[in-house]
Amino acid sequence: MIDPPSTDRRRSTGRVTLRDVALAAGLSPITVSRALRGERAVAPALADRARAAAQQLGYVPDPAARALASRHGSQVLVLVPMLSNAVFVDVLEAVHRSLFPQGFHPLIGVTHYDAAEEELLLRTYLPHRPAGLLLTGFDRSEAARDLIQRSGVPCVHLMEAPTLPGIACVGFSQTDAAAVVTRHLLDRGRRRIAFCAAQLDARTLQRAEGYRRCLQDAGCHDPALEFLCPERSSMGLGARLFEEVLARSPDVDAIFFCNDDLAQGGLLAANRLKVSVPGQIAVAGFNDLAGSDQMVPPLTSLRTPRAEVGRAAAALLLDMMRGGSAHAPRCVRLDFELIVRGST
Amino acid sequence: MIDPPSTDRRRSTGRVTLRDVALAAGLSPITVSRALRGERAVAPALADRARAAAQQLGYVPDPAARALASRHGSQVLVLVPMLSNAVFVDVLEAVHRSLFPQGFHPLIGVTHYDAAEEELLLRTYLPHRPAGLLLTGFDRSEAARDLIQRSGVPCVHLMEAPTLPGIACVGFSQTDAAAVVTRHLLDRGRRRIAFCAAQLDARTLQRAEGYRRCLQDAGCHDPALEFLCPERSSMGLGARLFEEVLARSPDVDAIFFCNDDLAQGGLLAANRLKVSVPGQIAVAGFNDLAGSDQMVPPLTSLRTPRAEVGRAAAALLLDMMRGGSAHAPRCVRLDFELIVRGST
DNA sequence: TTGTACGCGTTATCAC
DNA sequence: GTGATAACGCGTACAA
Repeated sequence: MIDPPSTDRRRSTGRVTLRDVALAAGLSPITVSRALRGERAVAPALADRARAAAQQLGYVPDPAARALASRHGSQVLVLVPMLSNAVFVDVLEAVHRSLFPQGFHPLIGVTHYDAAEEELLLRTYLPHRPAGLLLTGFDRSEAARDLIQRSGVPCVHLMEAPTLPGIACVGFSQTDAAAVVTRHLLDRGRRRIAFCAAQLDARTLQRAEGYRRCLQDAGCHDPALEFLCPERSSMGLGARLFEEVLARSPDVDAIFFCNDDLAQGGLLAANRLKVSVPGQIAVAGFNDLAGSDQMVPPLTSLRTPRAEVGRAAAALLLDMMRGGSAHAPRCVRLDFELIVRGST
Repeated sequence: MIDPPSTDRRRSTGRVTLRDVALAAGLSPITVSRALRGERAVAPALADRARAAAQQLGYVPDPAARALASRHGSQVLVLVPMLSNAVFVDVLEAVHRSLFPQGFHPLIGVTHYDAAEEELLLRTYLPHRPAGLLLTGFDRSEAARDLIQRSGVPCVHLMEAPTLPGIACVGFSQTDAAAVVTRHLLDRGRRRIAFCAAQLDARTLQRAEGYRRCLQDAGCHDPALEFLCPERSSMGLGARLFEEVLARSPDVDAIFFCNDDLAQGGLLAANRLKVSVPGQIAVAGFNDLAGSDQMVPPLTSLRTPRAEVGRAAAALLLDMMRGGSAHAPRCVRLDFELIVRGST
């Protein structure tokens, strides 16, 4: 009857550790660690032995221990404004697809377009030592910027594409994109073009700016035709805005909705009111969301490169996470595409 | 000039640690730890001193160290099939709202309705020592079940509500819900009622079952009117299904779509084809998603308690995570509500 | 190239 | 009720 010595204070979780693998392989733990992480400077033969033993014992590295010992963990904090906006779901999907196979795990946070919430999320998750940061846009609190800066965690900004020195971003020009839509309506012979927007976040306002400039250049901008509404975007709101535009400016011959959900709602309102589209009023949306091609008539929209944004941002971040500061932050500006359909 | 001794191999990250707080407060680290976690058995006076010092120094606990030293971390792994399905976005939102203020952090994983993907996610994230698990439904691989079981992590299942001993779940009866919709169509005098479904995951099939039983009970079930399609759900597919139903069974007088996106697509197809709804064909959906109230005519649908599911599941999980095995797993069955609108 | 020694920041265990 | 000690599992630093 050999009792374990009372000095045995182990509180092992029972899981297989690096030490177990090392023992089995007749190597030191550190060598196994190096081998398993694919570090150079390990003799192929030893590396094989290490891998074999790990495989055999079903060894799985402990992320917590890893995060504690090294400077950071495997998670990449991804902050988006809202999951009910399909745009960000597409971005997240692409981010996951790029990051996960490389051993990085997206940690999704939702800010609800609220700087204070974003700051709280950063305050909460930065201590988790994420390996990287993926943030939407540039519109955040000073404190948040500070937290990010001082954390030293590599960070890529999504959805916009200004050229800022020392800052990494992947996106497109919201302003130019909106101008393209507006230009299209002008090309269709429309002159009384209304702009309807909700949410009024930074990117929405950039779109408003694109619309405005384009019409000013054409000499037919009328501030009375801008309908900016701080409520959150929805089909219901789109319908209400459509009716409001009609009531306030009966001579309007086109409406540019800043997002497809609004536009779809607008189109349905037109159906209800028996307003002919595009006969009386042309309707254009933005983002080319699901269902826009099914509307009656099908909705003209601007397809934004969401998946590409996610992919490119992940690639850029991977570079930065691995290359240390070697890889300078870049700014990637992607293209978009106008999808012309029956509504214009 | 006092150089640090060369034996000082510290590689501190510069962050404020428990030791720093303890030093400042004139206490031992463990006492500070206990105080900050609100453990009993700490003299109020000391606890105050500890909190004050922590506050002063801006101490933030390190989740990695915490996860390593204790049995698990602060994250709760939440696995949902798809973010493009608004249902799960609502669930996630409610889960976050309930968990986050309690110091638990949702870690979102997307399975794409794929058992293998779910298994991979579990294999990847379980080693992160999540404090709890929130999984969608019961339809998973044997290996996944095993991983969950052996991890010992408290787990609550979402969206369904079978009574299984020793298993926790929060949901509603998909079968009953679908039967309610079908019953409604019968009550409206319809007899040739088609059922259109996509995705064909477990819950969709449960809805099909509810539809079937209800019609069988009424003596007017016709297997030829079940249109089950494995593709993923979308408005476009709903439109195609609508046309297919019309082509194959021109005498159909109602269609029950298993999800609102399909139903919305169906309604738009009806518009295009000038098929009168509900004159010729009544249309009902499921889930009461955004926009269904905006359709022309507005879509009758069944409002499912997504937010409540998220809330209740989080509450139940919190119980389990805190109470240890004291709190027995329960099964919470929630109500749903039929929303009757113009389409029926 | 490999291994030794130790630190990462916290909590569990046990003695006082 | 409080604190010393060790352990959690791994990676960094440096020596050999």
